[in-house]
Amino acid sequence: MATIKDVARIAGVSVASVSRVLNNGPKVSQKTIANVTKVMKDLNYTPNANARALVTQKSTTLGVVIPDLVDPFFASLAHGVEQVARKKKMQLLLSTGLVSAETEMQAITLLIERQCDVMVVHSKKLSDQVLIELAGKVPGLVLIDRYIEEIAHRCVWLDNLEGGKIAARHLLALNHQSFACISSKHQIDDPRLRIEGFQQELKSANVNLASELIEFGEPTLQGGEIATQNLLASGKKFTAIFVYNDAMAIGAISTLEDNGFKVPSDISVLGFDDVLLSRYSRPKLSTLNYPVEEMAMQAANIALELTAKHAEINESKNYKHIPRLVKRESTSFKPS
Amino acid sequence: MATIKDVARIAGVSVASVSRVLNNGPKVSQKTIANVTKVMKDLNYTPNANARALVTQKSTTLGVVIPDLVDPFFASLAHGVEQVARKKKMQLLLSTGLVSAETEMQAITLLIERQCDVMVVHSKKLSDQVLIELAGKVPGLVLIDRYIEEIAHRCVWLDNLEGGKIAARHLLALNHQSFACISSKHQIDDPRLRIEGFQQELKSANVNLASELIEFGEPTLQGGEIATQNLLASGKKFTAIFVYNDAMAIGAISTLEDNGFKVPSDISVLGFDDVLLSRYSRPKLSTLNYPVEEMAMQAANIALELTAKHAEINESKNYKHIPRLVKRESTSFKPS
DNA sequence: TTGAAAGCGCTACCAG
DNA sequence: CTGGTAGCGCTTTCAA
Repeated sequence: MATIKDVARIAGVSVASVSRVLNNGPKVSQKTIANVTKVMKDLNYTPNANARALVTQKSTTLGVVIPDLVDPFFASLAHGVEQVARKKKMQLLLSTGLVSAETEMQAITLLIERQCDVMVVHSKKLSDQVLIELAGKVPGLVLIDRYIEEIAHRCVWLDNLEGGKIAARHLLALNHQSFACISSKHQIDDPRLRIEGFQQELKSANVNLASELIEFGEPTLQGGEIATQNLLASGKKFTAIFVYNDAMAIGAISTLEDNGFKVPSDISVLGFDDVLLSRYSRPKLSTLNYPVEEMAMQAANIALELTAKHAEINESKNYKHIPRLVKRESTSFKPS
Repeated sequence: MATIKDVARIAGVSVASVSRVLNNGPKVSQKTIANVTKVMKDLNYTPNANARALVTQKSTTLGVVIPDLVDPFFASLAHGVEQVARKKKMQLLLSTGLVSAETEMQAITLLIERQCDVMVVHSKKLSDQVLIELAGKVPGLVLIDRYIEEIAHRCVWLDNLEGGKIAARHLLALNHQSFACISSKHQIDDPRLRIEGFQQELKSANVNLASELIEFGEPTLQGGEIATQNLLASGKKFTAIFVYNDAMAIGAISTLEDNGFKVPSDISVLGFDDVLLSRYSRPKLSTLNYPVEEMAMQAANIALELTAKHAEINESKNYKHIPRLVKRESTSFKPS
């Protein structure tokens, strides 16, 4: 690989000059520019980004920490970050494979070693305390899909509680009276809050949700199928189901129809997330839109601002997002 | 950020010693190790990966170049590469946003600047010639989903022609006689080859496929819907459709059912790719499995081997993959 | 077993 | 407008 020295030598100028044309530096003669540019092309010279980063003390990489790339939800998240990276001419550095607090920590450490000081992190396993410390060390760290009060101005999150309420209001407005829920068995806040919001709103309407009518399962197509079978087996009656996510909801619809129930005429099904899948299912899934991509973009922009020179950091800012109801075909009015 | 010098100074040793314990270097006393390790912890020291890369002349990053992250197909591809990256304790560097030959070139250049010498590239726009040159410059560059004879040992690709044949054989075996095709309007080889293989095999069975029965559209749900409407509007009869990809196939099913046709009893629909979607559709989609993830892992491993010290490069190797028929519910026997 | 020092490729400062 | 040069944080000889 040709280096800056090679270029300088062959062009008959100093490395300083080469560096100047490389960076569109001030005060370089047209002649030098032309000359050096030609030699760079001839030599097929590519500047060494590591060396540049070393001396300038700044990285041109934007880090993302997510559990997984195949989950379309996280793919959208990464995509959001990627879009702002491109706009800022930065490169995406991806850390995935998060299964434990330890691996989440590793992922972040790797980014730090690469001097990546701007990062969007999706962490579910690391404790609040650890994350707060980390935020202290890395000024450009922004959390997504998580809310920690002490660093609220660096959290971009979705109001899951409100999501549950919106779901309940929608179903209630459709005249439904008897409900079931399918939730995720994973020990994170999201499913708990969604159910809680759902129940709160039902209670306001004097409707009760028996705990036997809440099923827990893996947040996948199959998890939804199994949960629905259990619900059906219980013999309890219900005309609407609020489901933890779209994959489970599609599984639920599938099982329901296999058992002779029509969706939505017999039973309405409401999902959560609004991933690509929901537009492809039949009937098309009514769901709550989780604007991940948009949120990811916001998170990336905040991270960028945080590390900007003259950043005015407003600690009172709030980046809460409210899911939006997307009415498609899987929920409908229940005649009395 | 604490540097190696800080650690050395506070630990009362030379930077050389610190470096040695950092790299588990030979001949360091237990005492020094303990001492230095403690200071590193106290100072919250993190080595600078850029500086290391600069002096060792090797990167610990694995590059991936794909058009897009939200397309589940490419997400799987990235996921495959990511898995081998993790195994090798390397970091993923992602370049996306490919819409033209120019941006594809940019993406690759960015990786080179970062001294990333191992990369898996999915390029559709760059010419064979350019890619061959690039391969000459970057020893660890492997192409995926593309075949170029001159660098065949660095291409991991799918036999689309054979895929079309397999599709035809499957449908023929189910007793179908009259066919339609839905293809992608994009000017790349894949759709052309799939149709060609399909037609070749039909011809062997003395079945003709009228060109009016081949519709082209965007490779999306909607593209599939529109193409199917056109097919239906033509008034031509057919009992089976071979579709370019799963998204289009699901769109086709949707339109077919909206028009009173049952899938598969009236019309069989066969997709291509076997993305997540296909398992979630109703009826579940019969399709041809495109083992992207596996292929991506293979590509990454080849790239790694290519750059290994004592690599024995066998230029006669062939990395062709054959799609595998996945029989689900959208294709069925056609009674005579 | 340790330390001193050269230098990786580049930027940025200071002279001229 | 240009060149010389220090030094970014680290690894790696070479001597001690």
